Amino acid sequence: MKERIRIIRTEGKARRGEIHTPHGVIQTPAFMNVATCGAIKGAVSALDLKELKCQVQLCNTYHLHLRPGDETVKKLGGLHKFTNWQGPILTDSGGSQVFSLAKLRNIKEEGVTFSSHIDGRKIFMGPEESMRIQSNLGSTIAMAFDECIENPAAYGYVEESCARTLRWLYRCKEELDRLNAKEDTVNRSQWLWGINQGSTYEDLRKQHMRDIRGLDLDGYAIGGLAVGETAEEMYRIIEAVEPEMPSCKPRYLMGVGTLANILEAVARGIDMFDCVMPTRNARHGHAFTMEGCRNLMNAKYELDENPIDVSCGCPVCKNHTRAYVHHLLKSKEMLGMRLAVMHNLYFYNSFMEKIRAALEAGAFQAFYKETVNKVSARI
RNA sequence: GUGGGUAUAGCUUAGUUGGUUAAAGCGCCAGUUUGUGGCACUGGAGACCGUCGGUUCGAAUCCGACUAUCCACC
Repeated sequence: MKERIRIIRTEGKARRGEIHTPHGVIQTPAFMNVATCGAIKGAVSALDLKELKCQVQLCNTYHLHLRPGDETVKKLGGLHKFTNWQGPILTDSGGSQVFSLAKLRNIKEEGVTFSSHIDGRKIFMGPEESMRIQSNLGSTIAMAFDECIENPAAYGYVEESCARTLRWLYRCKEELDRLNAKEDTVNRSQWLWGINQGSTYEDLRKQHMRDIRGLDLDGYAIGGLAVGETAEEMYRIIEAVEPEMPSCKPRYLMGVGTLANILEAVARGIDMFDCVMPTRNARHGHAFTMEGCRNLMNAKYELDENPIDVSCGCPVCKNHTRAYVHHLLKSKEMLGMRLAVMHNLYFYNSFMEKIRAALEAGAFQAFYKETVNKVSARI
């Protein structure tokens, strides 16, 4: 089995590692910054990402396929050149979007037919299409095309869906191997990560993980969590699946999550995360701090001249007051969103940095205990 | 000065032939956001319906006067 993550140190199940990709090294545990359409929402450009301690960008296959079109991105030299971000990029397979955003979907063995959320036109996407699109985008890591099921789900349906997602995975691997061998492919060393499914059923989760680990992929994700089940159920499923995950591969918990979720998942052996929470919440005025989450729209910040987070070293906290960001958000100035998004991304990325430092020092448990309740509070 | 119109929540307005706690949007106050349809969603507070008098069992609604404001004309 080829090694795709170098583990530097462990504490219990928690891992401090390095993933060496063709586009650079990812220090783990890591948070991936969501740039759905090739840009982080909130007017944040690739030029800002280094300053925000961003390591990996996550772009969406579904959105970029619809607009500007993956063929267009390929003509422009792939996502790295197009967005001018030279670090690692992970593309989501479109599986989740097809199932959550697109209307009138119809799932068959070949793939899924659905209508575009932009203009309603009918689109077909299956494993081969998803791989072709991701290959055109030229991301560092391509995710397998899967079915993401909302919880709770009926056992029989989950069983059937897992079997289909597994058959789709074989087709993904075959198609990506073929594409990586082609001369005119944007990124000929594109990685493929598989996705574990099985809803909240431990036996289906474990069996599915055993099925996909045999393919010796470049990484493994746990999908279909944080989609309706409780946090406790999510932790239980991670605990059940983790022993079946190869230790020499990156482990990615898709779509998660809150700061507490991330701490709990790191403690259970997860290396990578992505979530819309720092960006979406910022657009609605919520800022994360080491004391808890603040709603900057609240009237109490009108005359507050403190930085968003007094202990934060981000460009926003170093230069602007809560009162100013409050005013910009209330006035719906674009800069308000931008500043809030920049702060939240820096906060998430530096939170991960703190987790890594704690792991290196053998002090993760202590960090967890002193942080988990504080950062979850609302203030 | 004459004729006509309009006065309902902070703002813009809806209120059917007079009939229970007067409605909506924006704004305000708060909450929710977990592999992101870019500014969303869910709540809440807030009006003695311009003033005074009359008709009526009952008036935002009908009548009168007054006040404010708009339009036209002199």
